[in-house]
Amino acid sequence: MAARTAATSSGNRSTEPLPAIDDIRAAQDRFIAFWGEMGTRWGVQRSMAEVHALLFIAGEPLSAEEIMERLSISRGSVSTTLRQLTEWGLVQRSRAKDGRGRGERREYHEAEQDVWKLFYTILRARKRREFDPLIEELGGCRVAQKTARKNDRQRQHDQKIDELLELCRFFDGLANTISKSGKGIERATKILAKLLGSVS
Amino acid sequence: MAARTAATSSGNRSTEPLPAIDDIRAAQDRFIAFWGEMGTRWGVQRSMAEVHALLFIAGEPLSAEEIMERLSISRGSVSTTLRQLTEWGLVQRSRAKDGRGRGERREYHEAEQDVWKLFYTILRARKRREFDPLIEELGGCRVAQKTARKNDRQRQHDQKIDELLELCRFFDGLANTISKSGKGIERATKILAKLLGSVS
DNA sequence: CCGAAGTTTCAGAATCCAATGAAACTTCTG
DNA sequence: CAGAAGTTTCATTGGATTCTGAAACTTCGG
Repeated sequence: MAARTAATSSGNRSTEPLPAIDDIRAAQDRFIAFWGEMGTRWGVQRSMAEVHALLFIAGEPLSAEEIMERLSISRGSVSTTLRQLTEWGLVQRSRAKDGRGRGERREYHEAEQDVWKLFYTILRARKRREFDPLIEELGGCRVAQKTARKNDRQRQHDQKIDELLELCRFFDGLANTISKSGKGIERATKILAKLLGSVS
Repeated sequence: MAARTAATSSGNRSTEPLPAIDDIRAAQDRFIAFWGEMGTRWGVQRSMAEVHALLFIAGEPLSAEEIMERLSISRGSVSTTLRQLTEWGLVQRSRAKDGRGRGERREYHEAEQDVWKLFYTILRARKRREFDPLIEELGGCRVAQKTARKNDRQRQHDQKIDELLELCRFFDGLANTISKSGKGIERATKILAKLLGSVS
């Protein structure tokens, strides 16, 4: 929305004939809207997803103000959102960039561009939020200690909880293994795929 | 809440000394509350997660009314929720059960008890909702056809989209492979884990 | 075919959650 | 060190979403 002269946020200084800046903006907008929509389904606030989408697709550092105007969301939102994205490791502050920002002290924000890192970061964040609590709290849903004497119904109950716990622990271990395989997530996962192909 | 004589919903007919029915109810309540809480983080309505939790942990078919009273949620909620759970394949209608329900035509609802199936069903549902759209719509976020002539910025843009698409397709393929390995999800995943262990 | 028991629907109420934006705060430049 | 530019915070607002519950509908036994 916030219609602005397209050139401002591109930093193009007669680099190209800039015939199709609007095409790019349109495509960016589509991507931003789509990513924002997906965000809501992924349990991420729309505005946060949008800011990330913008930074990712722009591929260059932007200031809070530029983000604010481009997405027409409030200062507060942008600030909160940027902090969170930074905490997640998806966005980095990057002072000065390109020709601009000489005398400025404005802070710029730049999104991780490696899609594998992006994917992995998201996965880790979701695991922390949606999975780890399972392991942490499920135990408290048992009737009694493992060793205690129980009647049939109690045993049944605890068995179900234990089955869930076992399942969770298994996937937790799997996730940890993958995450420990360092930068080789991609490699590991591809090997994994190959293996699966041969199993089926 | 909705305090009711504990015996009613258990169908126990002098089977056991029933000394600790309340313990079980308490544990069930903990589990239900917890599962409901997790549900909200998983993008599932609290009441839906609670109904599922109850049916799962109870391990026996319950009628809509029993669910309603036990969880003290409204008729409408229970109905909607059961329908959805049934669509997802997590709950089955099961007419009559045990000694009761002879002359009745009340419908009973029973939750899938196999935790692996449970897990897999959830995963599939989430994939449909959170992942498949990515592959479907991401292409529309490109600037132009792959073959079209582009300037640098356009090429950059489309390359990012394509990288995302590739990543998504990869995981989609992975998921499909796993899902096609029939009932052997558990087996496949465990093999996979072993493999990863040896890779790291 | 009638009455009873159960289920579903849907408009409105209540709740929850994210976005706003002005004010407070921080940090840099001159 | 003062002033300016930028960033963060937080009470309030607004929007969206879920839950309710009475009424309509369906199905079964007699």
